[in-house]
Amino acid sequence: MSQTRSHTCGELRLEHVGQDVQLTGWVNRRRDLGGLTFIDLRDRYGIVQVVLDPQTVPELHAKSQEIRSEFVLFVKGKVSPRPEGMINKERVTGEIEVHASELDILSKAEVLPFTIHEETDATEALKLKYRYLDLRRPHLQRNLLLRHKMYSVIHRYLDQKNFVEIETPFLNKSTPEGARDYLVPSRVHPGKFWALPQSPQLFKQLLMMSGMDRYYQIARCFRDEDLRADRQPEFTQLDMEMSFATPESIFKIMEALFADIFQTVLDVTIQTPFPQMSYEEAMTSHATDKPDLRWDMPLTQLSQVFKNTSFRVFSEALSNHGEIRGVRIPKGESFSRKQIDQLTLIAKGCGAKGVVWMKKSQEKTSSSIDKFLSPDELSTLESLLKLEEGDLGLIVADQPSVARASLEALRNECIERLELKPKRPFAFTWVVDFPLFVWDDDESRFVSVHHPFTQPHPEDVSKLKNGEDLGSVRALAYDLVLNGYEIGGGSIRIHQPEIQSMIFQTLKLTEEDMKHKFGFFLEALKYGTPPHGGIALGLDRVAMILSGTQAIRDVIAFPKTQSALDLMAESPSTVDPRQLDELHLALKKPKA
RNA sequence: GCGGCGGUAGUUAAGCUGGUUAUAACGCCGGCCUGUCACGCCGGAGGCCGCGGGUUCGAGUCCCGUCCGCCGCGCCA
Repeated sequence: MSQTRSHTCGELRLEHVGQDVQLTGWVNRRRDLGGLTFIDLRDRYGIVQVVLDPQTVPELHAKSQEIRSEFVLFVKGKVSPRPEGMINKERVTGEIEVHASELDILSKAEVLPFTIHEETDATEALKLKYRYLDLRRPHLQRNLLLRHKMYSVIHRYLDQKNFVEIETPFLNKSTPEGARDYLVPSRVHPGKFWALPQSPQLFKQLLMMSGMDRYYQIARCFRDEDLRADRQPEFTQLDMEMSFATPESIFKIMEALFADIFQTVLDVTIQTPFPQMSYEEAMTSHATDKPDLRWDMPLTQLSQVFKNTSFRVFSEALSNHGEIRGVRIPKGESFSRKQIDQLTLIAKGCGAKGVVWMKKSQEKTSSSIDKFLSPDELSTLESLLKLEEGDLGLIVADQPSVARASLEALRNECIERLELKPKRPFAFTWVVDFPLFVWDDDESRFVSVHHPFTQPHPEDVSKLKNGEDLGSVRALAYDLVLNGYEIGGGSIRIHQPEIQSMIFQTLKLTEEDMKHKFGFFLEALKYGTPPHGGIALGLDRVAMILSGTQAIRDVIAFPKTQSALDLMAESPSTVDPRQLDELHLALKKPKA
């Protein structure tokens, strides 16, 4: 008789009563009452209670004395209803239990470094060292499952839309533009290196030139930059590209894809189409190109109002290249003087020198700077902040980065204190009309905001031709933002060699230089390139938001730490000198 | 590269301005217990106070360095 399972630990219900079942799983807990022993058997489907009764199965009960947490067991037994009053309503299998008639220990376990059940409070480092144990916890299993569901929707949906899944190489040519590459030395070609892809950008465009028309890939990408809570050095993106695409056609496909994902994975219906916001508006109203629109609490730009103000704090901030911004706190009027002082401390923690407040109550609007501002200034302020009765306005004047960080901290604190419910749990927005170039002081030239293959906005091509006001040239580029996270970005690409040359000239990149870096690609452009465009979605971040977690680690099976280490495998590691030799590499002597 | 916070039994934490034998909870081990489900009760074991230096009669505690974790800045076309 083979010890295979007939059921999983999560599926037994009252309807199975009377059946003989075979179960396998881990010991979640053993409760030994002396004369009677209970074992909670766990697998990824759930937990079921197994009963060992010395009256009926004395030898099994004796054997069970040896059982400890996380042993792997095989149990054969009969499903029985639980006695009156013994039903566990917390558990879906709580109305039944399995009375064991056979029991085998398939595998023993040493005492674990931390417990699997409940929300274990082991430190991050310990959990990462024993990631395989952490992954036994239902919480992480749920996240991985949810991620899997998202993938299956993507494959199904894009297949229906005629997209073709095509793999592109991991070993690529290094392009020093943009993020740092992970390099792989070539053994057969001394002194030469491969680079792991930062994204399959050029390949997907080449596939359009090949006539594949609609491409997608769930692609692993690598960037050798420092990590954040939402950033890993290797990450997964849904990479896609379409021939004859317009931004609108891409938006439509993405919106329907997200509607499908949220419906299937979370059973949540999201509103489409997504709202759009220009880059300029995002920066003015929200001080960021990835605004969190779950609350209607923008970080409004107020500098204009105070151009000629006599209030020294504001005028000095402005003359020091600072800015004045404010945020509306709904229902914030109830804050006491003391509470506002506490908020001020938070802003000071972010580097702000102070916080100006403004309250709108039934009778009047008052502020901490009534006597310094003209009635005109005060009423403009009130209307720009869109203060409603009962609201509080908080204003910070400082360097842009300080003003933004302070107000963001204030807003988050107030959301928490006032328990402000989000207007919408999932706030998508397209950010459009990004600038094509940004001035780089270090290199004293314009550099691409997105990448040098981005199509300029048709209305701005003349500026490009005349080389005037290049900072204001817009790109046909867009980001998809969800709840303050940039979850995707893309563009319409250049398909005309003349425009491509013009861009290179503007970027002060010589044809020769470009030939060396992207020669094959520029050549390909010449042989009949369809207009095309695409987008890449950061699937780890999407999975993170779907899971309701703030850490990207929680949706990746084997993540790296913030210093890009794998604590479990202890990598990266040193290698055998012979390996280095084969690769024609020598290590630098460490500095003394 | 930089800033903030943290590192003390297996685990999570407490340990105030330096001073007897470094606490607690959970876990672990042993005993008792037939309806538990975070079982209960009794008893016990368990410490390189991250690592290396220094100050001091004396350091978990103060100083310097270093490693690791988390959060952020720079960086991430």
